[in-house]
Amino acid sequence: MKQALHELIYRAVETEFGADVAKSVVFTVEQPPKPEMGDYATNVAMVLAKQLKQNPKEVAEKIVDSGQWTVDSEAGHSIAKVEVLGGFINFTIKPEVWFREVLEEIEELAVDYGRSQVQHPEKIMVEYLSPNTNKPLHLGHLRNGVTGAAVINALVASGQSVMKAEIINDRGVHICKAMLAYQRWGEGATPESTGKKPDHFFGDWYVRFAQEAEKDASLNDQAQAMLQQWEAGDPGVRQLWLQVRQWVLDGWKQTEELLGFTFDKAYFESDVYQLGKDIVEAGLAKGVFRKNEKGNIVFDLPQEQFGTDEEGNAKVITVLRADGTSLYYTQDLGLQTSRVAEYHLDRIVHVVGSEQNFYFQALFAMFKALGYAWAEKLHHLSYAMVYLPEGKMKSREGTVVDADDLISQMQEIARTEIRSRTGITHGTYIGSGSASESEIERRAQIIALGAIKFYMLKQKPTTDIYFDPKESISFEGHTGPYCQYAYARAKSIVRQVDSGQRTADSDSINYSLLGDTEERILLQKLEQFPEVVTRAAEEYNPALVATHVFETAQAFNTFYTTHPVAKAETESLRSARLAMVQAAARVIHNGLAVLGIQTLEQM
RNA sequence: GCGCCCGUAGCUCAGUGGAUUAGAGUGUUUGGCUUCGAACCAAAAGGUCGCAAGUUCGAAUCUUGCCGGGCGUACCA
Repeated sequence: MKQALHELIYRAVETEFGADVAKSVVFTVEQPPKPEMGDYATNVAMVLAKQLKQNPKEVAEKIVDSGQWTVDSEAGHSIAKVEVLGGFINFTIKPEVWFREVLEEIEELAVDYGRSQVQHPEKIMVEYLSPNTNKPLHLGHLRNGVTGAAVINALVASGQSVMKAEIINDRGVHICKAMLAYQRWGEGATPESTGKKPDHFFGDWYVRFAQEAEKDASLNDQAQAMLQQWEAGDPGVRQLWLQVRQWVLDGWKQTEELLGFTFDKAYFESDVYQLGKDIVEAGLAKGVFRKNEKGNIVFDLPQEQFGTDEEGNAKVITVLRADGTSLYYTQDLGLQTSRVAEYHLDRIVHVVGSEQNFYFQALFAMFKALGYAWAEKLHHLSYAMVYLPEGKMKSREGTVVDADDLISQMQEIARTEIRSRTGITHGTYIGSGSASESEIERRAQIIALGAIKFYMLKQKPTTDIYFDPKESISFEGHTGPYCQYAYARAKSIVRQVDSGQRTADSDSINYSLLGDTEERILLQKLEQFPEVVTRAAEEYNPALVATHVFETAQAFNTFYTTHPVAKAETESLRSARLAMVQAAARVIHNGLAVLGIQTLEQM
């Protein structure tokens, strides 16, 4: 419809102002802010007025008077009203055309509504989560994982080909610290013998190390010594290292499965940290890098992008130490180039916290300087910090919110909430009153995860989140459960209608019975969904989808409280409204799916 | 010092491809469960869009300067 209108407007401009003007004007067709203004609005007169230096209102009237709206075309026939308001031209579409078009498309595409095709799909690697193997996942990982997973879903839905990767930081002194503490005081205990979740089991030794090191500073040196043994390939250290790494990986796996985080490829730093030296050498030969007075190989950051240091010189980054040992830059220079070569990637997206903005900008600048064509396509999806009341989270200091703990706390609250609703006697509520214990548990889990994920995704990634553990994540208002509830209500209505007389099939639905304000608002939301998903993928911003799903749920709630469905006055009205209900359920479901949130038929 | 991000209602945030009267949630006040499930709906109150200039017929949105907060600032990961 939007496309058809766009063409009609174009032709109107063409007849009124000539082909050259029409070609040069870039205008949009969008929904107006208030439903009573119409179903679509175009800013074409505004844009033209600026170009022609004329009054927008007069330009708008000229376009409207050109009479293109009655021409013999499908779009022309579907327009009920054209009017000028402000500088905008507003269109009202005949409901039997508009509602049919949107509702039938949703019905037909079902789970695929919201997916788009793209002319030339790109192969994109998205790297996300990327934790350290010395501790369990915490709130920060949750934001990372939930954001990464949602962006992946949006990219896939918008027609791209995505490869999911994580890089596991399994080497370094922090891991040796935890290993040392375990060796020292562990007395051979295992996750099995203690009954602890294995990543928590090992993470506790990391905390223990920090406590002991306060009293005995020499432990830090011992940890360094252990790292050297690891580097040298000491069999005892390596064996222990493999054991504890497996514990942590097994523990994460449980959490990741619960959250729906999956990966096509896992990179271990222990495997890749030696990469990149050849790239550095080649860069040195090309003059992109240079050797400084200490013998380090360095890169001068372009001043126009990075500014200067205190003395007004270009900022300098070391990419390889004089003794030939690697840095993170070395590793990434190697890892990214080998990934692109191996999988023929068009793009790599790194989901990493904003504290590493500088790092990635510098890294990308190096790839550009080295002349890689794909350097322009690298993207750092930077998300802001999660803060607690006492400030930034620090694992060492124990000021973290553990992911598993948070999930089980929320699940407990959800469980209590479900049980508290069993006493409802009015209406036809058939919720948890008849649900088994395992069913209650399943629902509590889906609701808890929905609440947590939506909470993380409702703000754009660049906004900091301040999380107060004393206040639980809400289930009311702008939340995941609100959207899940709207879906469950929709499904409940569908069940009510189905249990009565069979309704007419979609061919015989009389769409002209629809068109009230509440219905138009809802229909707009349903129609916009696919482009919202596309835009979320383009901008790497899942919050756009979260906002849209919420607004759809809101519009649906308003619709069904004002428009009885099962109890509609006539059979045909019931069928028409039921089509709205089913389409709304579809869009809410598909939207939540992009966010990685499941729906429930009953709550 | 330099780079990036942020500053919108009491609180948490949308809106930042200029465009119709700046929106939502929450909190406060009020109304609604014998009528498809109250995790809901309806209504009220609540805003110098950090400040100041500029561009524009028109700026929360673009430009510049300033103020306040955060993150970072090679030879850590």
